[in-house]
Amino acid sequence: MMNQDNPYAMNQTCKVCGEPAAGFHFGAFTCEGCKSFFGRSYNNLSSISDCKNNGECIINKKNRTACKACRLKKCLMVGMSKSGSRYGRRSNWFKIHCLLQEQQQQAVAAMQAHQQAAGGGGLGGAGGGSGGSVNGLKVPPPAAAAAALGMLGHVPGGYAGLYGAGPPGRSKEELMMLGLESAVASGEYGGVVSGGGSLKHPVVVASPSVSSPDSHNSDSSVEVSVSRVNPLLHLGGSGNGNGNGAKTVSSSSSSSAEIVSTRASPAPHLRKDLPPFLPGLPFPGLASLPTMMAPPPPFLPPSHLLFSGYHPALYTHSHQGLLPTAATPEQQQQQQQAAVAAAAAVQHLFNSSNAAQRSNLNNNHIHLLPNGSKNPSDELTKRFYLDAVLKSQQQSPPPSTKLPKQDYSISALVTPNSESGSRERIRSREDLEDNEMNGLANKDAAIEDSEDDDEEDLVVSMTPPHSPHPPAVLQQQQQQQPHNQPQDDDEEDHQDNPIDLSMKTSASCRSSAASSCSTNHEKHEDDEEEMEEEGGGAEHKLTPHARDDDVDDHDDDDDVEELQHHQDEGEDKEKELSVKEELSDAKDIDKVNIEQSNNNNNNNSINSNNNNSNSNNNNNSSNPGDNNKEEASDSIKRKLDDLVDGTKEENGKRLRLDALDLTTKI
Amino acid sequence: MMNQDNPYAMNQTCKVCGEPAAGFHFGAFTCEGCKSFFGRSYNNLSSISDCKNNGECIINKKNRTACKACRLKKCLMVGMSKSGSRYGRRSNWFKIHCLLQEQQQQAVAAMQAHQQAAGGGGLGGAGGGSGGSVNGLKVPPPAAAAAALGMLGHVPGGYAGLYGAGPPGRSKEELMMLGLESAVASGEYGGVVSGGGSLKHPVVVASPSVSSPDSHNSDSSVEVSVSRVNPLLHLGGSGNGNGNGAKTVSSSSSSSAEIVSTRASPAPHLRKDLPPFLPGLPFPGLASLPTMMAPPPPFLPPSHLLFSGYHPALYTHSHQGLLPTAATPEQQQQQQQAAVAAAAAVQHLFNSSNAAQRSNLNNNHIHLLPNGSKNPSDELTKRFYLDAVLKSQQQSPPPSTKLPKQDYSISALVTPNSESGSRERIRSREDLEDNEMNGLANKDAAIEDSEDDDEEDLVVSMTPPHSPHPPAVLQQQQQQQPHNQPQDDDEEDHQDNPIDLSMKTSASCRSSAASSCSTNHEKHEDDEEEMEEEGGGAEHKLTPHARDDDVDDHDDDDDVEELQHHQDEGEDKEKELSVKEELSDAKDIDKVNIEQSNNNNNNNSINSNNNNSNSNNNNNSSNPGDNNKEEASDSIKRKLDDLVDGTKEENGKRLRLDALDLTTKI
DNA sequence: TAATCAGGTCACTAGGTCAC
DNA sequence: GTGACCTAGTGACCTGATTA
Ligand SMILES: [Zn+2]
Ligand SMILES: [Zn+2]
Ligand SMILES: [Zn+2]
Ligand SMILES: [Zn+2]
Repeated sequence: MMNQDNPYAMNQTCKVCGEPAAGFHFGAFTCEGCKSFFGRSYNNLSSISDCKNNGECIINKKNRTACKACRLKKCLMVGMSKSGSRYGRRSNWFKIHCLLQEQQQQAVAAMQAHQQAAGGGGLGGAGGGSGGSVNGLKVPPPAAAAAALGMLGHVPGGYAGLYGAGPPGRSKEELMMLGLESAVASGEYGGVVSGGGSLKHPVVVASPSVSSPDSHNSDSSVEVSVSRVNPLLHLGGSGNGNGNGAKTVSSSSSSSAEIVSTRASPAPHLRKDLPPFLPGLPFPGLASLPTMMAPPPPFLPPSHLLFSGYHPALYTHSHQGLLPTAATPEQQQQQQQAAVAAAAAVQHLFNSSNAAQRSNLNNNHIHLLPNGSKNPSDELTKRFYLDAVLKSQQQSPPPSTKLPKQDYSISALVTPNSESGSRERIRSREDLEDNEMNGLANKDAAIEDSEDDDEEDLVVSMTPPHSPHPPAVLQQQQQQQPHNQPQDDDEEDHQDNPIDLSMKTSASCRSSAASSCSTNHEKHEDDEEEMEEEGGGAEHKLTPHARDDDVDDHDDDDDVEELQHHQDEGEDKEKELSVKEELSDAKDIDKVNIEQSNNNNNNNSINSNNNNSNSNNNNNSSNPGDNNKEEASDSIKRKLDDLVDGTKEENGKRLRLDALDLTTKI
Repeated sequence: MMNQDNPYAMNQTCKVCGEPAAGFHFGAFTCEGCKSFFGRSYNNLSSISDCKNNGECIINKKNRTACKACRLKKCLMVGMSKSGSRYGRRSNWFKIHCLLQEQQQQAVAAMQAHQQAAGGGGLGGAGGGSGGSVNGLKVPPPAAAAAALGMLGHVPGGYAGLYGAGPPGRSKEELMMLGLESAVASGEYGGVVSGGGSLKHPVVVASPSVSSPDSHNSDSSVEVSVSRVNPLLHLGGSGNGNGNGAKTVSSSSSSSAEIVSTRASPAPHLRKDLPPFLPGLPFPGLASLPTMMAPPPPFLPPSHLLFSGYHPALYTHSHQGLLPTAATPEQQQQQQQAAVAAAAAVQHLFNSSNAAQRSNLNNNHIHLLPNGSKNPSDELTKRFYLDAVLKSQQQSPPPSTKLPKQDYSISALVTPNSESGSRERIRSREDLEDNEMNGLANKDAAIEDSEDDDEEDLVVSMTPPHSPHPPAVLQQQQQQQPHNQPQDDDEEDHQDNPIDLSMKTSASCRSSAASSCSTNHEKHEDDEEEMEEEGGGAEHKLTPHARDDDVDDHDDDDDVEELQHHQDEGEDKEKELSVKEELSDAKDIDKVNIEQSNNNNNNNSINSNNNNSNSNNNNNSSNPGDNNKEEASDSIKRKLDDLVDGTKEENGKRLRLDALDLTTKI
């Protein structure tokens, strides 16, 4: 369904609500509705009323319109950010990542079951394991690949968080805006969530898995988007209230409030688990990662495994905050702080937006990258990876080595963030990267460094797109897909063979390979999603994987990637490139922020207006709330329903029909 | 009558009372009164007094206010639930489906006469026959088309059931609330309830027919809502009492009581027939198709044929259930064929357009096709279907072949979904599909799995939007519609023609073509409904089917839908393309419709303005678009940002955006 | 050129209002 | 209490841009 439908979705499901994704929007795979919602809401926080359930609403298709606060939160958690967007085709890598992720997710899901408890740590292992089993790829088991991607390190939750959450580096800002942070934190989610598991599916967050591809970045980079939300999350806490209030003001306030509350809930998820810092971090997973990561070695390795790279946020955050520090606990704190800062920044944005400033900031950030010789390198790198992957797959041996790299120190990358603190950062991973790279160095460097290294390796692995064999998924696709050419395996092949990586492809992929693939995936996803919602998130480590980062990495997640990269870095270039992209993004971000600011204004106006008029209207937004009231009971009812649905839900779909479109119209 | 009135109703009648539906509310097509009633009652169960007639009151326009308990029960039976609501536009597919359904219904009606006894099986054949007569389409008789669509399998009732009943996955909750659960369970329905059948109309649920469009889902998928209530029902049982009681408490209780009784009725629908799977499947036809389809080539073809696609549910369901089972015989085949033809036709309409059009049309859309190799294939496929349809219609021969392709294999498509049971899946077909495929695995996997697979196949069929010639209806529309460009007739033309799918469109469609159609339909519907109420329902198994099964299953719904979708989806893409093209056209159409809309808009605006003025908004943006309004500011902001960024530029993207925006807005 | 997405447009519905 | 009417919001679809 979903996927297929949407060509561009690559079989992904909406990380937010679980519907079939229409594409990668604002840093995450989402459906049209969530895309629009996010776009609309980003600017009008004021329109969002507080959650009646303490921000604990689980978002799924059916109830996604029931609680805007939680929906938005979820959006942020999964890494959506204005900055995260990108245009144009996606690189094969990216696609591959997506595939892998899915696989991973699946695997993860499986794992989660096992792991759940485990939370972050185990992941890597599990991931691998699962991966293997799942895909059963030749080469390295797909799983492995997946694992490589992000999975490893990531915990499911983390995963989610990362990707989901972090994907794109959404901006903390955003999070902050929302107040999500907490949420984010929760996002962390998974961690917590899953851990907390209050929710249904630990997995839940699963979605994250989906998210994985962060790709925000352009293909090239896989960006990890480390930045991700996390930071925000942190921020969120503090930030929220403020931020929101600021701009939107009243409504905002409320919004803020809501958000906050929302967060809370989220937080709860996560939070619970998380302690302070981490705590801050939304994602437990992340947190965990970090935390886990914290330890020097552990850290990185995992990371890269994680692919974490992927998670810029984490990284970022970590970096910023943590890194500098030592990482560890403190780190975390730091991170948190950083995050906070970021959040604050974000909020600003929101609020304020300093926009200009920010913009500038960003710009700056970006600039950095540019240069980058890297770019080239990045690309090369990518190819290496890809090739490696291909080879590996074919050959099987993982390419870990390939990456030569460098390192670019993630730290650098990371560091930058802080800057961002700003929200901007987010914008892009790129920025981050740049920043990080540049800046960064600072903080995290240390920490990360070590990690990075690992990561790099990991990355390499990850990268792997190669996986010698395409990951199961890929393979499947390939197999199934007619399109594919014969693969050469090698690098080139990749391309060639190309499986159809086309995102959309539903056709191809779906149709052909995809289908199968998708199928599998989807299944997972769904499950996951559900899971996610519930909480599962954490585990999704996979996501992390993939996210591949590597692939994508570059870009995106750059951060993450970077981190990973660092090494890669050498890759940096590439990264840079990606970064650049990111930067671009960043701009966006800025803009975004700005927008927000603006929006807020607007919104306000609007709302106001509306309100005025309708008074009723006001309600509108609020309405929902109102409804809620009644609904309270209703809510209860809903909940029930949901539960029911839960199962049901699916129902979902129901009808959807829509889709089609026939367009009809004409 | 009914339908026409309400633009958004798409000729549907209120499933609860038989009046012309005002739109799809809370999971079913209902009139304003029933919508409001349900909304009010949902929260205040206490306000509902017990039925004096043991819950056996038959609800119709005249007496609908006489017994709240029975009215509410009926609402639940027809699948209304808070969770069942959907927002936004209906996908073209959906619209198409509606059209087809109508035709089918008509056909069905005819057939029923014949078949009645037959129940599910015969349909196909009959359908065709009737169809022909009804529309008298060139190509395949409309009826055929209808048949093709869902008819085949579907029985009228079934039809309803599918949609109606299952529609959206209402929520179990609701059911539960009502006490329906049982019903739900029955939902499962059919099975039980009917068995229990204490209730009134077995048929009752008839409404289902209406429901059909489930659309809940987003457009994309048609989701069939499989999930539907049923699941709930299950739950319900236990749940109900509790649940209901819980909230509403006293009243609830009573309500429950009533409800319960009610349930009985519903269940009957589906369930009965459906056994789990197939049985479940409402539509025999579909089932058949799928089944038939199943075979490789067939597969696709059918799908498109299906187009019936429309019913994803069917497909899905069938597949799952039925297909596996066996098709019957010929009928199925026939049906399929017919369906196919119909579908084709329809698609035609829509699509029709093939190529050229598409290309053009869509350009955008088209893109896909364009090249695509892969995609292309998909697209192609879709187009093929479409074209086929068109041709078929025109030519009559179904295009089965067309699809070359691929196949995308439905399976592929389909497969995926399962996922999760998730409700989500639905999202769309795709989602569903994916999910199913994947997900499924999980839950249902077992059960569903089989189904899923089937579904996929089915899906394919579904897709079909292609139907060569647009179904009668479509054609009509086209004809009537001025907008259309000259068609080329064939495919291309079709697109152009875009039929207006707009629900409301009453305007276009209705007014023109629609009317006729609608009229007919309505007629049918009315009849049917009545029938249903009385009891006829049982047979309607169809309903059950669909919904059923899949639906129910949790996800099912989704699944179902998905299933259908799947295919569709797959197709969708193409379809989309075509559609898009069409859409474009459609747009026009829409626009036309729009007028209507405008009205609305105007109103709104006005209102708004009045209110506050939103007007303000307008200002903002300048935006033309309403949306814009707010955004306007945003855009501005963005622009600013950009400026700021200056650097940003890089971002390009954004910039662009901005630029764009600016431009645009500006 | 193809793929892919931000954004905009507008069909369409939940919910609120208020005359009956 | 009912249901026609209105509006905010949702999301399907399209447009145009960006990137590979
Ligand atoms: Zn969504
Ligand atoms: Zn909430
Ligand atoms: Zn009614
Ligand atoms: Zn009664």
